[in-house]
Amino acid sequence: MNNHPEILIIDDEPQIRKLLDITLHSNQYNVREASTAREGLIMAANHPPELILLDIGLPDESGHVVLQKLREWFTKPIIMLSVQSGEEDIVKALDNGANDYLVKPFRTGELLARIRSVMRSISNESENPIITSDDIAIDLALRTVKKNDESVKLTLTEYNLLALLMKNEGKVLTHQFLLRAIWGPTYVDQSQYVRVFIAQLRKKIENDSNNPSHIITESGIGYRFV
Amino acid sequence: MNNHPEILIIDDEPQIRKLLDITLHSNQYNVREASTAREGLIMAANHPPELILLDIGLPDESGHVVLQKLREWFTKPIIMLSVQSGEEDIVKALDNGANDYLVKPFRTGELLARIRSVMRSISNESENPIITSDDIAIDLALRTVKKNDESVKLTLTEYNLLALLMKNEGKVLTHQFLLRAIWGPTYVDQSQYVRVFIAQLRKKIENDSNNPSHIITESGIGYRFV
DNA sequence: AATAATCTTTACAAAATCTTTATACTATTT
DNA sequence: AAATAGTATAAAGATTTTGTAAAGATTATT
Repeated sequence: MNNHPEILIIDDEPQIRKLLDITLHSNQYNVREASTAREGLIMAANHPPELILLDIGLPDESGHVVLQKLREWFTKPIIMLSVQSGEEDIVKALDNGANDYLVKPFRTGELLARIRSVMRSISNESENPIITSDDIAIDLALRTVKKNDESVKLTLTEYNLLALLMKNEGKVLTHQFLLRAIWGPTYVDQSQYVRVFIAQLRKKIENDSNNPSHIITESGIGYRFV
Repeated sequence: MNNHPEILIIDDEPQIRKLLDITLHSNQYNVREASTAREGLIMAANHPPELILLDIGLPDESGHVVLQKLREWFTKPIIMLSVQSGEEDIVKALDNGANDYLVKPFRTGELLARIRSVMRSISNESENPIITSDDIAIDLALRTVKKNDESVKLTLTEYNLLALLMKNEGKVLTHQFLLRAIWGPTYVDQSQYVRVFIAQLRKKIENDSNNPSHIITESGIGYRFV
């Protein structure tokens, strides 16, 4: 178990995937790989990553189309990779919601820097990546959670759920929203997942989980962190 | 003047500034220009723009240093421009908080696309539509209701009903309208539902529910929020 | 390959909410 | 003023939603 951020690579060239796999792994990212547009879309939907590296020249469908389909629901960063350095391609990708565009062959140091930059700008809390609420504190950069200064061990899914709730403190997040963001759009009717993980989170961070003071149930709607 | 987003250019080359000025102006941006690090920092501080285009090769001080100084307080996007295409420069800039890095000479179309991309990812400013009426306030984004700054817990249907009434403050909403909007078109003859929930709402938000001051009955017609 | 950790699924209990009923009250009309 | 129509409210009953434990399945770690 580790809860490093997960990156999905959608690229058909095995040697590029290999290179990215090694580079990203050695920089504390978990990596998943897809070699076709179809496979990439399925993997993203079933297990949304923190960031997607998307090649434009895919065998079954253009990366531009994949980008558009992803952007119907996927809000986290997408960086395009392509051998095409034509302005038209770049402008199109950026205007369709890509966060950055790198021309192959790229330098791995630059890729890593652009990944960091784009992740930082999304979770915009560039100044303060720590959200504190009463006795609970979450460090979005280190991906750690503390309760009364004692570190709390959370699983990846528990962490993702808590982070999402705390980033939206005070706001009701619907079951649908939580499911789509954490499990992917194909899970939107699995409300039971949310219940199970909310219960586990409460056991770990609430003082009295029968009478929660942080994670509040809004019956018929969802949950709210206060 | 106008309310187009303002971009500050910090670059010592007059011909680049001229090019950027024309390009940006014709794309609905307001432009301010500085030709030195010193001037740029002063202009940014006196009149913070929506975005900064920052050259690395400035005469008085390196753009890297300017970037670091800006990032002590400036949270909006900064795009670096440079003739340097070395990886070290790019990584350094991105890790110091630049949102993007473009190598000169750049194509104006790509620059504009990157400006749009970077502004999009930053500007998720959530506007909170809050409706206030005397001692009652409803926050439609957070889905919360407060009475004299104390939060009031409402059920799903109670909340929907109150939100609808408050969105139409002063207007009489008929039973039919309320039933159709909240319960659906098949419930339009269940006026009793409305009465039950209006009574519950009054208990929760009126000071004297026997003498309601917010939810007013219009006998034979419906209800009105004042 | 074995073990541990985590996620998914199932089943049921508990709580919250909604619907219905009954009855008292108020406003409007005759 | 009496009759009628419309309204208010509590409370019981029905339904939906939520909480929890635990078994089974999958995935990661050793």
